[in-house]
This record gives sequence, C-alpha cells and structure tokens, in this order.
Amino acid sequence: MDHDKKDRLEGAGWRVGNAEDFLELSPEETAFVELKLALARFLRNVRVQQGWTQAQTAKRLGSSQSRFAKMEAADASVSVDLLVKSLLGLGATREQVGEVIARAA
Amino acid sequence: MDHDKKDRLEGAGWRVGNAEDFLELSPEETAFVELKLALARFLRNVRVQQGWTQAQTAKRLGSSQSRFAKMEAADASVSVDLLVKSLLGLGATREQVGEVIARAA
DNA sequence: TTCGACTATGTCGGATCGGACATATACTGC
DNA sequence: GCAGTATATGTCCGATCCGACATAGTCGAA
Repeated sequence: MDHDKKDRLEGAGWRVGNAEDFLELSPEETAFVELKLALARFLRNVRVQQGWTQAQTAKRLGSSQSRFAKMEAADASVSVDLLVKSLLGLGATREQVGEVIARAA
Repeated sequence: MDHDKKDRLEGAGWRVGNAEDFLELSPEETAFVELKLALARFLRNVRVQQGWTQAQTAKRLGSSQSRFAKMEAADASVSVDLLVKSLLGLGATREQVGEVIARAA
C-alpha cells in the first residue's frame, strides 16, 4: 500500500496494519501464516503459469475445485501438508518449496 | 553404508536401497517424506543443541513427550504442520525452516 | 442483459491428526 | 544385578482436515 492511500484511510478513522497487529498473533503464529500464504501464492503461480483452471488442476491432484480454491486462498481449513503435497504433485521440487518458504514475502 | 557391508547383505539375498525403492514410492511421495525427515532431524538438532530433554521441550510447546518423540521420528501420525509449528515455537525462523527443506539431505 | 466459464464460499460425513496415558526399551551410575 | 532418567511405541478419543456437493459471485463475449 502506498503512503497516500494509507494516509487517506487512517485519516478516515481506519487503522492500517498487518494480520499480526489486527489479530494480535504471536511472532511464531505470524511466521506460520506467512509461510502458508507464501505456499498458497506459489501454488497459484504454478497453476497460472501452466494456463490451467482450478478444476483441471484439482482433478490432476485427485481433489476438487472448491478445495483447490481454498488452497490458493490459504484457507484455515487447509494444512501445510496439503499445500506441499499439491506443489510436489504439480512438479515443484523440494528445493523450490524450501526457497519459497525461506524467501517469499 | 560401506560397500563391504552392502555386498555381504546382497550376497545373503538382501536388496539394499532407499525407502523409495523398497516401498515403491512415487517421486513426489519420496520428496515429501524426505522433507518430513529433514524437518524432524532439524527439530532434534535444535533440542539437543539447547541441552533439553524431549519432555522439557514438549512441555514448552504444550505437547507431550510421546508426541515429541514421534515428531523427531517423523512418525506417520505427525504432520508437517506440527513439525513447522514446533520449530517456530522453539525459536527457529521461517528462513531456517525453508533452508532445511530446500537443502537438507 | 443473458450466457458460459471460472472462481469463491458454506457445509457435511468420513478420514486423519494430536495430546494424553500406559508401557516398553535404552542407557548410565551404583 | 537394580534404580533412575531418557527415549520409543501402542492406543484412545476429541479435534481438525479433506473431498465432495451445492451455490454464490465475477468477468467477458455475443
């Protein structure tokens, strides 16, 4: 978010921050959700890169469109296990998964 | 395993290989178990490095000695979620977790 | 605007996971 | 040997997860 928008929102009575501030997460909880978000974004990248729909990709993985949508949304009902297994199932390597976890915003 | 021992075993009718060969895992299944094993080893390293027992460490994490033993053993009943949460709970960073996943044998 | 393709969200039943307890095994000093 | 400490293994049941279905929302083309 740019400073202009942030200032406008805060001027209007909003507080602008991240999930940690808003939900008062502990540092390790924050790290965990960031890790999940990074994997979810990577999963979407992989799919879009290949020009696939959620339904196609889900079928490939033996899952459903709705669950795959939740994976990409890093829904609370989605485990890191599922994200990692899905990425590996789509051809990502262990090295790539690790890199994404280590370095993604 | 050294070649001598391998030869002796194979001479006696054993096949010597890795989990992938023995259980006939697919490449992504193999990558997944290796990833879990890497996290489990790292968890043990962190604990031993601090000079803690399993019981002490488990208590810190709000878990039990028996479950922590299974974490370190990468037991089938242990999820990657639990391993990652435990590592973060013991002070490991997201970057370290990613590195371990990407680079550990 | 209506249609069609794609994505998002809510829910449910069966499957898996996790803390806890009991118990077994391993190792060390006596 | 035995006792004490640490780790490993088996099991149970409540909690969470996952595929599936239904349905709602989004977007672009005709």
